[in-house]
Amino acid sequence: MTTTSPQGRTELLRPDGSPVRVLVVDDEPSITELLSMALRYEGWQIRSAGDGTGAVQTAREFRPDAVVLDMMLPDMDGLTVLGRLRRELPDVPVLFLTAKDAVEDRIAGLTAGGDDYVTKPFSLEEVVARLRGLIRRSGAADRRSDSVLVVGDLTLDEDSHEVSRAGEGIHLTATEFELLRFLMRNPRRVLSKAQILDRVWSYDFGGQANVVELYISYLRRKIDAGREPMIHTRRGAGYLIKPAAS
Amino acid sequence: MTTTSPQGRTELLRPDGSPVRVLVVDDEPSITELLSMALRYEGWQIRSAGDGTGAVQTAREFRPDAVVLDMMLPDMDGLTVLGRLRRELPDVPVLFLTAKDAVEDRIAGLTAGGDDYVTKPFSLEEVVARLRGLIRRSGAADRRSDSVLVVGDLTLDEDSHEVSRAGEGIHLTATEFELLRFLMRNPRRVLSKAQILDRVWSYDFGGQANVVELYISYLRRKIDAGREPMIHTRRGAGYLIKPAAS
DNA sequence: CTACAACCTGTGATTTTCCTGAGAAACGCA
DNA sequence: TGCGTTTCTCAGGAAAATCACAGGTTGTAG
Repeated sequence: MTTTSPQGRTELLRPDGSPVRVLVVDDEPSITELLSMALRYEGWQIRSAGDGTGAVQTAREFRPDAVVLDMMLPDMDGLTVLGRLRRELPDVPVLFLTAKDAVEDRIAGLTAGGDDYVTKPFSLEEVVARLRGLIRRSGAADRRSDSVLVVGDLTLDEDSHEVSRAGEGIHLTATEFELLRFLMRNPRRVLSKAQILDRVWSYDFGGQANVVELYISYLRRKIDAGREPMIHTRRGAGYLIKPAAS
Repeated sequence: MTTTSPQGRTELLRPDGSPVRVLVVDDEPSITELLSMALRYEGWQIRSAGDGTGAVQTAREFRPDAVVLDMMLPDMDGLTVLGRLRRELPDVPVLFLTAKDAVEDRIAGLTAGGDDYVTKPFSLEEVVARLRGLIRRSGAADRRSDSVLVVGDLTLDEDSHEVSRAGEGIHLTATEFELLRFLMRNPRRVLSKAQILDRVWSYDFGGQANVVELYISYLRRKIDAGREPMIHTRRGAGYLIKPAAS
């Protein structure tokens, strides 16, 4: 089931209307903090654990709809944790967190069962998007929820990564796509450059804050070119997207 | 009976609409785990057993529509297990798992009865495809479900392994065929290189991830050569296939 | 009206990602 | 066993994406 919050955000709900529950497992408190805040902001209920033992215990009583699991835990191997989690919750989808270079060599089968992974350092939008996808496909959320965002005559498909305005297909790069997704998930709402940087770029991004301006510029060229603009600047506050009409 | 899931995937169902039931028997927990995950993702109901005794017991009460059976079990010979299974479930199709160098004459004899086998290490796509075939032919699922995948003017027959585009036959190697099948079972959906590797290559593949790029390249040469391309790269995300039209 | 801050965007360097040719190794089959 | 086919590694090159920098433009406070 999906519902639309007063701010215009669309959020996932379980079939009975209660909020989605997510368990976050990582040994670095800064990471669990970061993720917990971001996921709570989605309207989800979050619990966290710092090791495998805690993860299995918490899973048993919390019964989450999805798990975010760091592959590198102090007390046990990632796959061992996975096995024990599966014994408790056979159908729960898992989003693995893994180091960039670890994904190259050894861990096969991460996506075999419909699970997914992101590499550290990740962007919050990426984690949220993948979690939404996992939850949607697992059937924990209502099936009517689909993967297409619509604002005015602009549509963005999270599965096929296709974007079109007024029926015309538009090619976006990965970063442009994530930025647009973030804007479209918060239509008519002003998002500050800091917010955008925090959500769309990886948490360790150390560059200049004006990349946001740059990418807004790119997006405008592709989305608004020769049309009624949908992306607007609120000087001193940030940016927002809204249907061209109003 | 077949139905189309929210993801656009087509899944097998029994005539009464309930999910297909599959029993997985292997003594290595990592194998039963991997298979259970992958088969559950097909929308099937899975039980697993680690030895012959457990297999027969579980079969008795679970009454699966198909069985995946490792021929090398700790407590009894594969043929013995098969015999006892047959006593419980005379008509259930069995997919044998066997080591590559195992005596294939015995297996060959067994598969005459409509059963099938794959050698370890297998790819998940291969197991799923063969299971689908077995279930379809056994009549446990609706017969109308056929074995031909179609995307645009491209068709792939899972039974005869024939592929053609715009009526013109195309010869593919085994790996190319499995890759194309995976793409075609998920049309218009971006599949990451990791996903492709996990499903199409054997679970013990330890090589470079760029084999995927290589085989995509091979496929393009055969499928898209001189035509409107159907296989598309989403840089930084993966690949997808879709009809040439859109 | 002016001056400043905020924002926009062209240019190009750097990095990342992807494609594909060549050849080695493994495989299948006669 | 020998030969053709298939699979895969390696590496060079092409293409695309990302980002810093800097000069230009616009909005706004005073």
